[in-house]
Amino acid sequence: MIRRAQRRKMATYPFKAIESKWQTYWESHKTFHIPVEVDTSNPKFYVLDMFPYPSGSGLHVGHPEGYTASDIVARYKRMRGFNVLHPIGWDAFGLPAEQYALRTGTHPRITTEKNISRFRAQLKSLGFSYDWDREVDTTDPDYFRWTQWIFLRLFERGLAYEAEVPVWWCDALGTTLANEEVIDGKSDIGGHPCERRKLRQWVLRITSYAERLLQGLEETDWPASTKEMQRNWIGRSEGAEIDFPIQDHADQAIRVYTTRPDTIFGATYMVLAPEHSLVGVITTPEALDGVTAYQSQAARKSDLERSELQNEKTGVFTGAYAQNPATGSLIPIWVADYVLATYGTGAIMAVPGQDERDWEFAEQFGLPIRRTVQPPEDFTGNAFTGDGPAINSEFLNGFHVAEAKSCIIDWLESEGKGTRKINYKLRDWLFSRQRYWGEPIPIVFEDGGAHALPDDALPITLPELEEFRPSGSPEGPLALATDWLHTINPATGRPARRETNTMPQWAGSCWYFLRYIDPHNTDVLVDPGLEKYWMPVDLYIGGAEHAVLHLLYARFWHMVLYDAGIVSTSEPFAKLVHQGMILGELEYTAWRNVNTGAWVCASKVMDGRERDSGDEVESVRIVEEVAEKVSDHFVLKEAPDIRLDVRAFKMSKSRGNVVNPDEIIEQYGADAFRLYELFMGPLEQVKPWSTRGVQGTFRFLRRVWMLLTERKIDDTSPSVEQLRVLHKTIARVSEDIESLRMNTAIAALMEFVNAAYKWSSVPRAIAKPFVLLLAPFAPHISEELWEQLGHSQSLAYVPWPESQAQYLVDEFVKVPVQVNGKVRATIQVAPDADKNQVLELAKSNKNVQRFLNNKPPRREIYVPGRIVNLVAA
RNA sequence: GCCGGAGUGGCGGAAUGGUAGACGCGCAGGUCUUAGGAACCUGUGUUCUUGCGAGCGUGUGGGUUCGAGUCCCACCUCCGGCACCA
Repeated sequence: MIRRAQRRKMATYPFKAIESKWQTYWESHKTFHIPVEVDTSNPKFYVLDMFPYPSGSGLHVGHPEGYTASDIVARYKRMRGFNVLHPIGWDAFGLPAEQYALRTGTHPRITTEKNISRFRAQLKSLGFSYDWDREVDTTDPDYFRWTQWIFLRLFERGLAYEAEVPVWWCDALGTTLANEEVIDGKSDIGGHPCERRKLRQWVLRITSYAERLLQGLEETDWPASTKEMQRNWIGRSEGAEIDFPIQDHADQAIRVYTTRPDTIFGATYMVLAPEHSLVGVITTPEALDGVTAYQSQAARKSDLERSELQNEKTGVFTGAYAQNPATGSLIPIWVADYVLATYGTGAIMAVPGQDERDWEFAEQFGLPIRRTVQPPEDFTGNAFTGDGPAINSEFLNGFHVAEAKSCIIDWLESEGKGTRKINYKLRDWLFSRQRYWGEPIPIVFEDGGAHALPDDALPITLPELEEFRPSGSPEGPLALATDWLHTINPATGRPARRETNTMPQWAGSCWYFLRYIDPHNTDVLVDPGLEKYWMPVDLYIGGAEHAVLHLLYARFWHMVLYDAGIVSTSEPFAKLVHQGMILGELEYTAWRNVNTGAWVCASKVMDGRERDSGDEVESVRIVEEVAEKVSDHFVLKEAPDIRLDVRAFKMSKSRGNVVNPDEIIEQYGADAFRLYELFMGPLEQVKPWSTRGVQGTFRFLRRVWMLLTERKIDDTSPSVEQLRVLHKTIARVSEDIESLRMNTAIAALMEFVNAAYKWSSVPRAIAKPFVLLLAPFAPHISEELWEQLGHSQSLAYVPWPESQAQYLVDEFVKVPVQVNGKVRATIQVAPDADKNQVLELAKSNKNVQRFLNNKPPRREIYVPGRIVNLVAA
């Protein structure tokens, strides 16, 4: 059955033959290759996709959404005369290939190559106009040579250092993981349990770029939400560091960081993080047992476990006291894990009156509370964190928060008790991984010291291994490659031991966009002249899941390269757009009581149970036809009091709602698929997939095909009306592509075809520009039609049609006539008609007169060509 | 809790403060056909009306305006991110 339908599709619109023909043509003619030595007097456009990790499961329909959008822009800009750089490559290091190697003994390189071939074939089957001669692969030694080279630049600038860092260690994976790779105490990949261990690690000093990473956002055209996420991640705050002298320890003070120095008169106790170095110094003998027990208990908890139990704050008194530098009074020093060792100084002055966490702690342990900001009269809460006049604060009394802050900081500074201080939440970047399938870090150890290898020793390639099992020690699998491990330090000529850590997957993606510019250069990372021409990336399209990490790390490396004089811009990505996630098809779900078999209203289902009876319920996927909408929700037609859940879910293997692009292309062709991916809705929006929707764009292409092949193309000169339709379409499509509104651009193309179907024939002078407009969206069918219209060359570089203003205005327009804001008639006038004539015509309409009660209106409004509004007397 | 974004037909969505629902899916009727799950044409927010036309309608309640999906205020719901960062 399906085959018969397919044959019919093929017969009327032979997309398979067309698509393979043109893919072959582009490949053999290198249509989209742009030479390294390019004519730099032309304007350039660099349109970049976030390169994929070539996973074993191939592309899903979410990938091609962003890729299609960028491809449309690339093809459009080429036709606009730009030199277009539109490359692709592979972010191919990573854990899955290594884990596969563990299970099967297959070398990660084999797996990676296989996956890349699959991805490459899939991307080619979609007809993307990448310059395949610029493909990069992060696992290629010719590529990671330069990743290592950048690491050496970081090292020599003091931005890469070793530290003993408490890190997440995952026994199952045999490696450490970054904070962001551990979710709820389990590894992001695989879901294995993880624990904290202190290990020697390479760390990148991203924090010294915190301020610039923050400031640089101002000059980028990025989604506001992404900038905001980066700002929050960097987490700049302004405040003060203040020293609190410790009783009986005259030589020691507790330094705290606070953003509210104005509340210091309300600091009634202090808290040290359990890991704080002074805990052991100040704790009194009587308190020692309790404090030690508390410390070891806290060490076993993860950050999450600490914060999960927010409501039950824990802590223990050290027996020691500090002196409040403002009031001079003695206040107790506690240890509590609600204070983080890793932020600020690891110690706080606790001001329960103005801080909810401190209030909670103070209440729990009976510590004094002293308000220093007057809350408003109607304030009913506990701690008051808003603005108000200072109270109980001696010389600060009466000042509002901002004033009080600067006043107290001036005082602290003049007394030598504190200083103004800016703090960031951003931490340095843990850069070590105890894995095999990553870039080796180009460092050797001799006499316990780390030494950079010289540039000419690069690339440091991975040794061949038979075993990929983690060594079980924090050293990782490379420690097992003894021949590789023991080497000579070229600087001294003496035996040395290689670094066995490798780089995290983020490393290769921090700079790949630079290598595309000059991919085969063996002398430098990128030729400076070419870099200056092509950078920055004009349009970067990729998922919002990279809003913080990849985009922050890449910006950091780029700023370092900028400081080192290697690149010419400090920000790499001028404009950034995130494609929205594509969900599975809309699902209609009914709920049924497992025990009784009766339907259960969705509003009564709680956590898999019926709310009233507590019985277990099961979900039943039902077809759309048996559902019905009643006011704002869906119910079963046969039982209107049974509400349904209707929504689309994220595609996942376990849910079984994954759509495979290969199957869609097989059935409808790449052009129809590309068109549907963007016709669904705005690029940046989350939207559900609908295979039936693909039929719509397929039908459209078939109509195009029949319009321009079966119907007669003739050489008559086009009518003014036909020219109007064409030029309006040109204007709409051009504007929509410029602003990435691909869905409405496609709608405009559809409207053109609908209009053209009403014509008896299509003049060649109309057909040609239309095919060019269609080309960025549906390149295969467009090339074929272009050839049939009598051209022997690809249309890829044919100039984009220009819209002519004279055809953008109609001779007559229909203008609605409102009375009191409601449409009562429509009149037909010339767009530039005289205002009074239009108003007279409007008022002469019978229906209008009826609603004006046959009296002259009190007010008359005419927006030329748009609307008449008459206000009745 | 905090910070973003979004709520429009049966569904995806469109709309410089100016006729709400373009375009597509679905549905209904028709044409052609041995056939239709193909193609083409017509219709399709909802209620009343034979028709002309009229009432209602963009999450809820207010407001600004000749005119509000669009601007302002308050609230509700959903999605995404962050979450003891002092």
